[in-house]
Parts: sequence; C-alpha cells; structure tokens
Amino acid sequence: MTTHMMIELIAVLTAVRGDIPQVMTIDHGRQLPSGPLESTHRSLQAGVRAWVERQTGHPIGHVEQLYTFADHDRILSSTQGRMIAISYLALTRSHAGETGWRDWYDYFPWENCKSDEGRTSLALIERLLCHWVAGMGHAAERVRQWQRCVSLFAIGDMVAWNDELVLQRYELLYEAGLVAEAGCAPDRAVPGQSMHHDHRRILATAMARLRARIRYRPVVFELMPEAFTLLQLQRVMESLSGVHVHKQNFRRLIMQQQLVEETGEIEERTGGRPARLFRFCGEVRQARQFVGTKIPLVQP
Amino acid sequence: MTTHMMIELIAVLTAVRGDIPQVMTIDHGRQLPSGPLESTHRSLQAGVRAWVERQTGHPIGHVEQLYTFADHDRILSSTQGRMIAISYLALTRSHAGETGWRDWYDYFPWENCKSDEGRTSLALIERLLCHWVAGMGHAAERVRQWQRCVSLFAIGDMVAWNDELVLQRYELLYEAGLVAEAGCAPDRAVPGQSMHHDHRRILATAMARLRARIRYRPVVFELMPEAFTLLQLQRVMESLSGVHVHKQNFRRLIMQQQLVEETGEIEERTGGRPARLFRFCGEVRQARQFVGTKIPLVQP
DNA sequence: TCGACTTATACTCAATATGAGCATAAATGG
DNA sequence: CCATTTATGCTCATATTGAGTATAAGTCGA
Repeated sequence: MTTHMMIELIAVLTAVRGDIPQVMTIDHGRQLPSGPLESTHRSLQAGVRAWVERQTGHPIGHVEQLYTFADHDRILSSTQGRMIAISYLALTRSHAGETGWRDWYDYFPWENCKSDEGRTSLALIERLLCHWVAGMGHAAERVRQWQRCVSLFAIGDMVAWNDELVLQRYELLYEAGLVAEAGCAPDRAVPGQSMHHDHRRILATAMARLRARIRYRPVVFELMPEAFTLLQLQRVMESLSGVHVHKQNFRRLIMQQQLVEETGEIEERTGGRPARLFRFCGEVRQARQFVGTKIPLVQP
Repeated sequence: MTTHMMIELIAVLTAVRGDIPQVMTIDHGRQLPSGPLESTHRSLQAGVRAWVERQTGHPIGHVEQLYTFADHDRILSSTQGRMIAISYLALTRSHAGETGWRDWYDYFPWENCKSDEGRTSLALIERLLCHWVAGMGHAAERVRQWQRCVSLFAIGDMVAWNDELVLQRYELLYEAGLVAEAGCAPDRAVPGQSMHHDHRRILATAMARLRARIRYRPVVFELMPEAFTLLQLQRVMESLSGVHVHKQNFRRLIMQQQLVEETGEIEERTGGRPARLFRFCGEVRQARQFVGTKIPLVQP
C-alpha cells in the first residue's frame, strides 16, 4: 500500500525575462506544474527542488513553502486520489528557449499598476465592483463590502495601493463573481487569464509572498543575471512589485546597504550614458545573512 | 480504507497570563497538542479551529498556518501511520484554571532577553558556541560558523539582536549539539526544557511568526483582555518579543495610529497614578484592516 | 503628615530616514 | 551641433524615530 500518492506538490516556479516576471506552467498556461511526493525524497523541500530541477534542467535558488490546503471535494468523495496539496515558491535565473513560461500579468493584469493595461484593468474593476456592491440587500453589508473594495483596490485615493495584497484582491474578485473560476459569464469577468482548479489562487499567494520578501530579503538577486546595472535591478524590482520607484533614492538605498559591488565592467548598450555593472555581494552578505534589506517602493 | 489518518494537525495554541506568553501542551509539557484531520472538517483551518475550541472550550481568535513537513522516519518505514504534519499558530484570550499551559521561556530561556535568566542563559550559550566553533577542523568553516553565531546571537555588539530569528537560533543550537533533541549529554545542553519529536522546533516557528506578526498586524489584541491600560499592552508586547520598548514612544505610536480608544474607565490598581483604560478599535479598523500597524521594538 | 517611590502622561529635541527634485556627465542618433 | 537618453552626484524639506525632561497623581511606610 503506497500511501504517499495522496500528497501533491505544486510549484510556482518564477523567473524574470527581460524585465517581466514569469511563471512556469503546463497545459497551455492553464495549470501550475505539480507532482506527487515520492518516498525517495528526503524532505518536502528536497522533493520540490529535485523534481523542478529535473523538469527544467536549471538550478533553483530560493525555495520556500507557501501554503498547504486540503482539496475539499476529494475529501468528501472518499475515493483514492490527491487529498493534500502543498504549494511552493521557487526562484530560478534564466530559461532561454523553454516553453511553458507565461507572464505573471497575463493572469493578474490589475496587479501591474505600472502599465497602461493595468490601469485600464483597474478602472474596469472599480466599475464592476461598484455594481456588485450596489446590488446588495442590506445597507450595512453594502457599506462594509465597499470599504473592503476601497482599501484593497485603493479606490479614490483615500488609502494607498498595497502591492502585497494580491491574494486578498483575487479573493474579493472571486467572491464578487468576477473571475472565471467563480463560474461567471465571460462577458462579466475581469480581464486576465484563468487557470484550472485553484491554481490562479496559488499563483496569487506566490506573488504576494515574493513581493513581501523582496522588501526585506536580498532574494531579487536570485532572479538577476550575474552582472547587472542598477537600472536593470530597479526594473526587475518594479515589475515584481508592480509599482514605480524613485530612481535616485533606489540607488541610494542599494548602495548604502552595500548589497552590491562593482564588477569593474561597463554596460555600453544602455541607450544613453554607459552604466557600471554590479554583482550581488553574496560572500560578504552570507555572514550577516539575517540583517534586513530595505528596498524603497513608492507610488508614482 | 480511511486514508486521512496520515495527516496530523499540530497546534501552537498561545495565550498570555499576566504578562507571560504561554503555550498549551500535553504530556506534562513534552508535546504540543495534535490531532488527525477528520473527514468532517470542511477545511484544514476549520479542522484546527473546531478541534482546539472543543479541547479548550475557549473561542480562538487568530489562526494561521505555520509549516507543513514530512516526518522522514515514517516515510522510510512504509508502515501505516502519520506521515504529514501541518502546524498552526492559534491565539486565545484567557484560560483561568486550565492545565497544560507552560511559559514560552521555559523552552527558550535565551529568547527572553528582558529577564536576568535570559541574559545568563545567553552568556552561557556564547561560551558553549565558542567552544563548539573552536573544535572545528577547517579554519574557513570556523570563521563561517562563528559569523553565524555572532549574527544570530548578537555576540559582541557588532550586530543588533533580532527577535524574529527564534527558529534559526534553535537550529544553530541543534547543529551544535547543544539541545537535548540533538541527543547531547544533559550537562552539555543549554538551559531550557526539551520536547518530544520536533515539537520544540515547531514552537520556535510559532514564536518567530508571532513576533513578526505583532509588528505589522494588530494581532496582539487577540491576546489582551477587553479593556487594558497602555502599560499592560506594552508589557505583553515586550514579553512576546522578548525585548524592551521605550514607554513614551510606544504610547505615541499606539495613539497616533488610533488602534485603541478610551473606555472612559480608570484602572486604579496600577501601583502609581491611575491609568486610563482602552479597548481595541476593532470596528473602525475592520474597514481598513489591511493598513499596516507599526509597533516600535527597540533594544534597552 | 511628610517624603520616597511608583506609574501616567505631556512635551521637547536631535539624529535619521524618506520622498522629491536639481544638476551634471556621457553616451546615442539625426 | 543639438535633442534625447540614461547615469550619477548632490541638496533639501519633511517625516519618523530614539531618547530624554518635566509634571501629575496615586501608593506606602515612618
């Protein structure tokens, strides 16, 4: 009796191509890669790592457990099958010419406030949510839910946009019946590709976690090439978090924390003045790996 | 074939008595309460909640998943039995006259830097770690591990104490063979009660998570009585985090964030000038529940 | 009753951190 | 040569933070 078949590992494998965060998918972008826990795996983390590295051929940097959930439907139908899913966030560096990679913001256009597409998406969501709230019976409930919409989507400038609330925003849209996973009609749905099962929800969890991590931990560098300019680093930070940063202040903070050191090389193809290339000070930082990192992320 | 027997839920149920954080235990303080996932549970979270509330009779406030791990020994011996453990942090308010509650710092004396016991414990750890590192073969490894000791235990004032690194500190002591769980001789072990299996490790995870949470989320109030003075609140924050806060600055931040409102009552038994009583502004805050909370935690 | 001690609460002040802008340098392409 | 682009150095006002002073209002013991 092999009982470990019931444990499923789901990976949100993330990389950055150019400036754009991407996620590894299967089934034409409809699912996240997943696999069973095998008895040869020494631990869950090792299981994910081994399996993803075999699948992509790339070494994985940061691996982090996200969340474990019971698949409710499967519990009740007491047939054999997957019962517990454990999701992981994994970061890798490059992936030239591989298939299965999709942009984060194909699934969550509204999370990319930097882009025009994101802003129009947000404007549409605002109208749809307004309509959803208006259709509620109780006035008190109407007020409560509208407050929730306002604080999650930063409607009306009363509250600032919080880039870490990816999951909460998705859940609100789900409750409002504005995503395909909630079974709504396509014309009523918000823009953004849907996924099978609750995989888009898991992706939202991963995005939120990564956005939180890059603020305090030097994990961005797991996604960067060996050498990079400060603007490249800034662009990656911006596209991960979905918000703009002030260029000079960003440089100031990166430099004064001594997160990076010059390689001595110069990047010529900047389109303007050539830029110095930097590398992550992994060696020096490893010693004090528990000292926090501060990355400034502000609104435009 | 009931397959759900293999999933174990482990709860770190935390409350505060007086000013002291406590954890619910069984087996004379040697284990954390745990139970199997049942098919009647609608979700994992609901399972933990239902089961803990039945066990203690108290309503639970905040519940949060901590970590999922595979019990390695059980995987290899392919007998039936528990295989996956999912741990949770749960907060509750009061527990007058119940058994099983133990102080956090019975298990982690060194995490309570406020107390004299914590400081002597830390001084001893410093000596033991120094001895451990000195016995290493390679000089490079010696340097690397000593750096790790220094940054985790804030040895020599080169780096500040980080109260959120509870788990990392425990893991270092485990690797150094200084805790009973690592199979060391009692006279070589660091002070602090041990637990069965990896339960002390799970407790460390829970403490770290709660210390991180109370900084940015108003979860402290789940542990406070209905009405409290600002000093009581401060004392609870201090004993959860294990570090001192500056009284006036603490008040300033709490007040200007409008986390609390006056009840109008006065607490007379302060030992000094009577203090105003406050309650948590849950209603007002619920609307903007995603706005961050800032609690100042500094070194003495 | 007085005085030492405790806690509560208000306010000040200096050091930093942060957000935003200005200015200059060094490349490109017409 | 000039407009444009990016890089990089510097300033400045404001907000936040850490730490201290001052005063108020109780308790307790001699």
